[in-house]
Amino acid sequence: MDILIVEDEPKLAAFMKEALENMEYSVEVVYDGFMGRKKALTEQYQLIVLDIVIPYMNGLELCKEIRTQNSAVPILMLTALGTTEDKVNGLDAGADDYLVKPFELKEFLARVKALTRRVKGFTEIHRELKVANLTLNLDRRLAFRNQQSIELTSKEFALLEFLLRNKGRVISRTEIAEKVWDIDFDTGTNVVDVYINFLRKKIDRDFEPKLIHTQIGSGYFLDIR
Amino acid sequence: MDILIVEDEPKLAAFMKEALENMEYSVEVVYDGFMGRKKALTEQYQLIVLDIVIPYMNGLELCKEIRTQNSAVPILMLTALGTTEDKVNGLDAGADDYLVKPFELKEFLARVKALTRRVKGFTEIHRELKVANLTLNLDRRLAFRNQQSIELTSKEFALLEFLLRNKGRVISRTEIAEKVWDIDFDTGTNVVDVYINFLRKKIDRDFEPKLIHTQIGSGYFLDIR
DNA sequence: TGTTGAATTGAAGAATCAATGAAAATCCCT
DNA sequence: AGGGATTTTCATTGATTCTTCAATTCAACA
Repeated sequence: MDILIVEDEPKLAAFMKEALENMEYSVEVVYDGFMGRKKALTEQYQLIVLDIVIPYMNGLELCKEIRTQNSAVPILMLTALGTTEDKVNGLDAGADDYLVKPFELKEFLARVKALTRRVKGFTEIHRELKVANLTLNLDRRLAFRNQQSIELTSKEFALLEFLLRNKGRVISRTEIAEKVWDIDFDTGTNVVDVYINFLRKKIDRDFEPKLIHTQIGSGYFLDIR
Repeated sequence: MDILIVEDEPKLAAFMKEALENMEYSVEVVYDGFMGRKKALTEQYQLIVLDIVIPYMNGLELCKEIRTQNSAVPILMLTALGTTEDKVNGLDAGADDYLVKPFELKEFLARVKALTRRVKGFTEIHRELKVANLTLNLDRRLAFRNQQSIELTSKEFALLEFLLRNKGRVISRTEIAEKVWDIDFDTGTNVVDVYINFLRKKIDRDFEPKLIHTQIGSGYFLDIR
């Protein structure tokens, strides 16, 4: 469970980080809006804790931006302001929950727990496919190996999605050609081989464990083996 | 695929039922908490659609009760309330997804599909053939003797599959040549013998009981003997 | 026990299959 | 229309698998 904290007060940030790490979350902290944006848009988290008042950028703006990138990651907003209006603004911007500083650790942890349980419960299952440390985010057409994002072209994405939905099963070139390329009869092409090769370069070459395997004479399959 | 709907508004219930039946689901509707509990706990469903506000009982309570009965059936919660807090409550109670009324049919169906796909993924039988402690996994094209996996080339796999599908029956070389190699007349080849030998080395040599047997003058058969 | 046909086995060449670099064709966005 | 990204084709190389053939072992039976 990876959590990103965007918070410019070092003491508070460290406090939250430690508390969360005691609960077995892995936590990354950044201290300003630029780094926050970069991290939030390129890496994958189960939760983002976002202070409204941060250097270089407004937390609300960042929140909106994350949402327009179509990411469904839960966002917990933090701020010193506490009026109803601010609350509404935060939730309007796409936040899932809102916490007013100063807050009690207990409440903070309870909310984090609720939001991450939700992720586990359905967001994850609905919107991504996983095998080992490989995750395919179906919303963003982005793959992840561990936390590192990997961009895919649309054919690469379609092929990887198909392999993931059939993980553990050997699939013939013919079936792949039919389901992913709509090639219904034998054209003597080897696109499938070539694209398997492309995918391997992107998601297997630099990582372990290898996930794409060849079954000589039969086809390919994706699994931990 | 059986779905249970617990919803007290007859019109909405009928609407959902019809839509789901058009998608080849079989649907049962009950209109209050007592019937819902009875059905949910005694019958087996692939999905339960559960309104929070129902007669005699709170949907959240029913949801929790289903979960404490240790049932892993996916639950889709319905409600008119839509704040984050209610959402969290629903998910805390053990729901897998949450839909706020009024909703669009399209979204409802999408979520149902996603939740039942998940079940299908778990339930889906992996196809295999077995004799004694030999298992042939047809999805992974892998043989097992006890728990130990044994890799096969595609001809070996085809031959073993054929033997397994005809276990206990003596099969002539001619028939094997026809069915596995598409050799329709006598070519004087002894590939069949050679491949029987390959298979023996892989699945019989180091294991007991022996499964591939020769019927001198007639052919081969596979069985415990 | 020796003979004979049948079955097993090792070895090696032939055939098939897969990986990959590079180039050509196509798509897509301005 | 231009130019970069993407998709597809093609040819080469290396590896695996398949098949054949001959030598050897085995089983049945006189």
